[in-house]
Amino acid sequence: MQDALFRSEDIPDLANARFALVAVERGIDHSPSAAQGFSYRLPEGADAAPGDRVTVPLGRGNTPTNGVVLKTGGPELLGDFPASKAKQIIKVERLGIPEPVVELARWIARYYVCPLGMALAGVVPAAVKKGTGARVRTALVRGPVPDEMPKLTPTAKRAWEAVNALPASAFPIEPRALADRIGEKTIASTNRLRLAGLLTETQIETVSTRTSMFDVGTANTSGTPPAPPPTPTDEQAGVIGAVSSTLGSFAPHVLFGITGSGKTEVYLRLLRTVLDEGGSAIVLVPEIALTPQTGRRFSERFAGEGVAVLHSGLSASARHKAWADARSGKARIVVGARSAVFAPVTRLGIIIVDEEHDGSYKQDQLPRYHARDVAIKRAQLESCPVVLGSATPSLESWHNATKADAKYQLHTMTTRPTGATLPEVQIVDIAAERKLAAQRGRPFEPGAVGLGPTLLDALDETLNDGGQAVLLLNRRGFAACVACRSCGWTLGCERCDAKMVVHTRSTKPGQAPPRGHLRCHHCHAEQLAPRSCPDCGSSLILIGEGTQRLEDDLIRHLDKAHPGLGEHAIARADSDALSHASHYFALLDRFAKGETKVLLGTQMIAKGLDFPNVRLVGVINADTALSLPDFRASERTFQLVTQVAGRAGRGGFAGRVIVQTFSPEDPSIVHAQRHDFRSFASEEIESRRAAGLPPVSRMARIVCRHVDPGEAAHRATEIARRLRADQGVRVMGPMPCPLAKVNDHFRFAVEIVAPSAGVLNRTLETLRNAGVLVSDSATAIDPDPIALL
DNA sequence: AGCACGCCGACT
DNA sequence: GTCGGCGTGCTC
Repeated sequence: MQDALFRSEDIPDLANARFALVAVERGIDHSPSAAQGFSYRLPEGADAAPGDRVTVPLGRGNTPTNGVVLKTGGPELLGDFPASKAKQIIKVERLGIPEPVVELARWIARYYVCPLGMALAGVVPAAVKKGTGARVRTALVRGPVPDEMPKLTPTAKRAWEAVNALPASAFPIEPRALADRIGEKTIASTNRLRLAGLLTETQIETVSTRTSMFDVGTANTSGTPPAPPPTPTDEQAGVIGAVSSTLGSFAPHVLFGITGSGKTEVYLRLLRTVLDEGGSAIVLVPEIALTPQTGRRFSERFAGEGVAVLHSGLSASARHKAWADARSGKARIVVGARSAVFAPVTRLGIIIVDEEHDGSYKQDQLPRYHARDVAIKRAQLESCPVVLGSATPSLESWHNATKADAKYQLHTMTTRPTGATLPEVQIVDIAAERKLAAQRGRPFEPGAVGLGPTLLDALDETLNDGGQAVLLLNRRGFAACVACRSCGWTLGCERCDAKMVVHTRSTKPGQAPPRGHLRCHHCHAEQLAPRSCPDCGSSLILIGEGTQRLEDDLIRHLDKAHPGLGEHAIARADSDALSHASHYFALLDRFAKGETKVLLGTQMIAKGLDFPNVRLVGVINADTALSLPDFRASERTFQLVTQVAGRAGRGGFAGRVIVQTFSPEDPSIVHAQRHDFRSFASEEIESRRAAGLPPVSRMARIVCRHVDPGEAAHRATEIARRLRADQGVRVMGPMPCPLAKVNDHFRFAVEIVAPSAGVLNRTLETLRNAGVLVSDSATAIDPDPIALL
């Protein structure tokens, strides 16, 4: 007799049990054609749907592991796996990832060669997984309706009528909120209705957060009433009309609009239409461009209509709340960086990708997705238009919109609504500046470029006129490296194939020069600068310059030439100075008020800033990106110069831009000077075509890393050999990466070039199914790579 | 990512 | 003999 041996709960009724197929958050790579997950038994009475997040026991230790439900069903779900071996789910969180987003994760797992569980893990913000800010509260629901209406006092009766007048969607509701809705001062009457059995208590999970001054999505922090929306120009109206006509179906649009042409107004109008039709929307913005100013523009226009702004300064609970609000439909517009493309909104009406060329849309960890491309896929899955906006479109998007059989619609905006013209851009040859500086008795420091005489004169003039200036130097730290004055020795990082970068706190004039504090930008090792050359004992000099050195230089100049501008006259914006988003926001605030006259920084100041009094933009050294061993060096340089130039002359004052460069003839710089994107793009695409490079072809990059260089090379060689067996793709390498060693790991790359994304993907998939290609800590597979270091 | 299994050398 | 080195492979 079984009953004598087992208690009934030990033998679950497996024939009638329900099961769920779960993709676990582990690097378990099933081939994309296989089941993609493990089956677990659902606890008795528990329910689950695809997209729900679950905790399951995994492995011999039954480690509790997060996962996502892919499918539910009876024992037939298991295939030939014995039902008795299926473990039971520990916990189910309902209202998980919407089904189209699960589908999107499937596509990511396939296209970016990563385990489905990892793709799904990247879709849910960490704050949501941890459940930060979630609280279980008591709430009230109506009913159950009693057979006989209980006797009520006149006040309670009035309250009951008011409760009944509320829509069903208002419930469950917390007692305090219900009292407010029916116009009662206290919860006394709702208590009475509960005791009379007309209302019943239930438990709901809510997410709450303390609002802070940086929660730009929730309030108008400036206190001034929002200005009425401007009337669109003919150009803007044309784009709005063309994109609107594709609402309800999948349609990619490239919006090429010069800096200051009013792209944001186009976005706002399109969002208005989508909201009015009951839809929701996602707006993607590069992380650094998500300032309070940007957030405010969206939340003011749609005040009270649910805008969730996900900027980097948000607390974990605020992130969780934004996600929950989007999931529940309370927030219908989500504005955020890369990962906002996964926002759990339903009835998606449009996706907007602003500054679509921006490299920060590509995630450099698993899953290595590009948010712009994911946005296009999501738009396709949810049948809505997607707008890719930029003043300097990526050559990928431009090619897709201009090639012979273009599937993307191209829209162009060539004027600034304010009537302002694009600023005049002056190219200055650094070699000539150096001579001029020496003649003036203010020679360049060895190894540094600094502000040449032309830029310095323009800065003086701008400051004397009461204007503001933006100075771009795309390099962090004080100096690029330390070098020996006589034998040429330089200090490299012990663990990396890179120089130690000199950092310091900026010093006030008169103080002793700082002793260099050296840092490796790759492994973050730190050490103090040696006092002399270890090889020959000579003294050391600092080579190259970063934002800190430029800041020192500027402080000295302003003290002499423009005394009395105040302690905030100069502000430095780079990731060393701004460890938290709030610092960056405060800095921009001082710049907006005019307290700060000169804003200097890395590329984080090149995008999106809109300050009317900026009359001068200076590029200290336009060549920093140009010399990198990357086929996109020219494209990046053009984008950077054009974008930063666009910060000038946005108000009533004519803007002036001065670009210092060692290569004044380089096409990327000459075309940027003329604001001529079209010529730059067509020339660059032709040279890429000639070289067989993207966007004309598609590329994937595989990097093998290992402490033993021979082993790294061996693994890369094996992968390259297998790839070469596949006809139809061009395989390059293995070759040592430009950064051959990082953190004591040697790196070898194999590059694959295919005529189309389809061919590239089939090749990768074949090798993946054969078990040759696995994404793990030693092998990075990067389809559509954006950086080749 | 754990965690066990297993195939080698050193030692109670 | 057996304890334990970590290399390899599996996890419903």
